[in-house]
Amino acid sequence: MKGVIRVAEAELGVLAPSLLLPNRSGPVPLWYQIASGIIRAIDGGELPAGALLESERAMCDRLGVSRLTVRRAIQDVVDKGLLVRRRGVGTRVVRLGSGQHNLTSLFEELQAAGRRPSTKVLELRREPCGGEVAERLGLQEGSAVFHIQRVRFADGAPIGVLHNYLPGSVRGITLGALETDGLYSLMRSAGVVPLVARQHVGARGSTSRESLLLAIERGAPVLTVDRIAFNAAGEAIEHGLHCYRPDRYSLDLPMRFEDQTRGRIGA
Amino acid sequence: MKGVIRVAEAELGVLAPSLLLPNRSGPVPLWYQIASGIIRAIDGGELPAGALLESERAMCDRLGVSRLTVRRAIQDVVDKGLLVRRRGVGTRVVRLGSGQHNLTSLFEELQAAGRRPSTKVLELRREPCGGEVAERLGLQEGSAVFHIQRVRFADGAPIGVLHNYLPGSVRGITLGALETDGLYSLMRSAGVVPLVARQHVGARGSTSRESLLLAIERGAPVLTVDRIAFNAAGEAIEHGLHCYRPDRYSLDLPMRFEDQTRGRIGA
DNA sequence: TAGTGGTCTAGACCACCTG
DNA sequence: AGGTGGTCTAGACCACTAC
Repeated sequence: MKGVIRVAEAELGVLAPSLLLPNRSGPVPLWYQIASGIIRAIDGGELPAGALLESERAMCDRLGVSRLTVRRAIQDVVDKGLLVRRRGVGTRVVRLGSGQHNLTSLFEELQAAGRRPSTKVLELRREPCGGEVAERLGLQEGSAVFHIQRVRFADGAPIGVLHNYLPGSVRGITLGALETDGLYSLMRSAGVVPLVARQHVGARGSTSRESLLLAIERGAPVLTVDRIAFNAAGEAIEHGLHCYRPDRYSLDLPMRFEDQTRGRIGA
Repeated sequence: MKGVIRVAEAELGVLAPSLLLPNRSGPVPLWYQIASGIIRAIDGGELPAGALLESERAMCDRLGVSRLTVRRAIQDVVDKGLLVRRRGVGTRVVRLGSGQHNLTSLFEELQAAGRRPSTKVLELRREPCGGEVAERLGLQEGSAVFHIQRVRFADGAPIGVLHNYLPGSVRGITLGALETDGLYSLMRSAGVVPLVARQHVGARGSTSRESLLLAIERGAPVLTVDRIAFNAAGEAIEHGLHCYRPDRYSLDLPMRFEDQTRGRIGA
């Protein structure tokens, strides 16, 4: 019986999701509206696992946009790991197992599944920075940095311990603001705009302080994220050192395999 | 003195990297050749930290390619976390601290820094799959799967324990082949082409078997990667369950911050 | 052979930032 | 005002896959 289902899925015909026609007056890019529509169609079951999407040219005609716009939209969904494309074949919806959650945003998965997020600020002060932090931020050792330490909760249960360091001082970052808004949102409000970040993900045993805050045994494994964010001037504007309880937090990272056409880089 | 250096860096003029003119006859896309040239210029110091790149239009004229091609090339480097772009401002090289390594590919960092990688195959056989693996691969429990267990070394020191499961059978995957080539390269040779993958990264304590293989204490923290790869039909074709010694292996994941223009998705 | 996605062009208008 | 990146168009040719 289940074998039959597999065959039936494999022979799903071409499907054209009922994408709402894009709104050209607003500030939202066409490709983004189309990508959102495709994701909605997948999440809502209109595009079931294994379905063959209509061709790019067909979608262009139907929506009245250029092919590049459609391609950018589809590319966005491919990068999220929901679609698969192959030249000469077409575009299909990935067949996720039953247990998989379809779409998890990288850092906001606390809000998902109705888990109520909250934040407790443990520390918020200017201090001279140590050598490690100075090197990461491109400062001299001992320069003044803003140091923030928070604990993140979901439904009252501790998820992670977050340390953040900002060079100099940033207005508008107060204890109360940090307990309702995200750090990046506050930084943006203060005119400090993060554009790209370099991140390292690893693991280690918890320190005794962390074990107390996270309610785990000392030395129990934690997932670590080490991040440096940069502004438009290319300067490091934030350094994050976070650790998470691995039973309550993990990272989702979709991946595209490189094309094999470019084995050799042209002279 | 160092303050002076900072100012000098901030006032670096526009720089045009000496990109080799692209080769249009080969199979390598123009945008890929240009992106490689930019990365080479950054790694080689020709584009120092904080340098302002020439404008997209200037680069178009200089290289004789269209603007979209240049944009795609630059986008690629931005996605690797080496450049920062902002409308009305320009494109700059990120200022990495002295200790940072400039560029690390996600899974091949074993080769970097002259560390000699090797692989030992512990298991390679067909077996009926358990419920967990069946669910991930979209199979019925008990279906035959190819199970591969390997240990990865760098300079003779164990790095990680890798379990992989392939549905059915795949020709050409032998013990000898696995010790010299990567699994994905062998799969591709057998006509099984991975296109996208969903991955989960987490942490846990090592099992007793893992602790023996990795030469760590039992229960010591390991970094885990749980992956499912998909082919053009949208079918799961591989499931990986890996764990790594966190002192010898970590993941690098550059990140772009979302534009804030698209807060609301157009109706 | 017909259809697919992958690449590329030569324009255009816009929002944004700096002078 | 002039320059920057962000978006979009309407074409074109190519490589690949299936039939």
